[in-house]
Amino acid sequence: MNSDRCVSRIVHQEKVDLAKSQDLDPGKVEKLCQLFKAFSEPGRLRILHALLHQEMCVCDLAAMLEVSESAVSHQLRLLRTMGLVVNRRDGTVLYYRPANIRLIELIDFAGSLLESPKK
Amino acid sequence: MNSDRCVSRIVHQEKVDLAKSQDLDPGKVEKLCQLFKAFSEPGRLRILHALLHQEMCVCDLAAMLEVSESAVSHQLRLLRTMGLVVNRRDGTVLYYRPANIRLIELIDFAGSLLESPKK
DNA sequence: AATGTATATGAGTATCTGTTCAGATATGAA
DNA sequence: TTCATATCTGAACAGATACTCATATACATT
Repeated sequence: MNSDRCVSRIVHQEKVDLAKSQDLDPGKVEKLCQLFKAFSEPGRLRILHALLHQEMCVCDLAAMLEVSESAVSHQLRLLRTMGLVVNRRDGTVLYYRPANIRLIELIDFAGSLLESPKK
Repeated sequence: MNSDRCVSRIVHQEKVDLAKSQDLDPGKVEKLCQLFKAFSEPGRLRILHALLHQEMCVCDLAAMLEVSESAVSHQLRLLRTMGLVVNRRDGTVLYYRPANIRLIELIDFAGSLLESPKK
C-alpha cells in the first residue's frame, strides 16, 4: 500500500527491533481492539454498565438511555456477536446480561486511571 | 431528536429507575469512552504498547508499524491531545512516552479478560 | 542565510459507525 | 388462525475516523 515507508530515515534501529520483538501478536491486537471498541461508545458503555447490576430487556434499556429500541437492538447485536452479552427468553421478552462479570472490573479500572495522578 | 421513545412500552419501570440511578454520570461516560476509543484502533494500541517499554520517535514508530510517518504523526497528535502521551525534544527529534505508566495495566487487564473463562 | 532532517498540519477522500425507517420474525393470547 | 407485543434485521443516510498528499514548521548544520 505505502511503498516508501521510512526506509532511509530510521533513526534508532535497535529501538525498532526491540519494539517489533515486544509487539503484540496480530490476533491479540485485533481482539483487544474489539474489546476496547465495545466500550468506546457512550450508549454501549452505559448498556454494559447497567447490565452488570441487573438483567434488562431491550425496552428497559431504550427507556434508560432515551433512544429508540431499534438502536439498542443494533448495539446489543454487536455486543452479542462479540460474546460480551447473552440473553434468556421469557415469552416475547429477551433479558440481557453480561457474558462475563469481570467486564465491570475493566470499567472500574479505567475509571481509576482517569483519577490517578499523571505519570 | 427521537420523540416516541418507549413511552407506552416500558416493561419494568423499577429496573429502568434503578438503572438510571446507577448510571454513570455524563462527564465520566464521555471520558471513559474517549479512553477506550484511544485503545480501540490497532495502530494506536501498538503505539501505546510500544511506548510503555521505551520512548520512541515518530520515525521509529512508523518503521515498527510499517505505515507512513504522517499517519503515525496524526495518531500521536490524537493521543497527545487526549493527554495519553507526552514528548521531549532532542534536536529535531521528538521522543514520545506515555503520560501514565499505568496505561499498560489497562492493556494487561483487558488481555486477561480475553483468556478468562466466560461467566 | 541556505539547506537538510524530523515532525506537524490541513485538505481531501474512502471507509467505518450509529442511527432511522420499514418491514420481518417469534412468542403468546383470543 | 388472527392479532398484539417484543425484538430483530437490512437498507439507506449522516457523521466520524484514518489515511494520503502536499505543504508548513522547527531545529541543526554548513
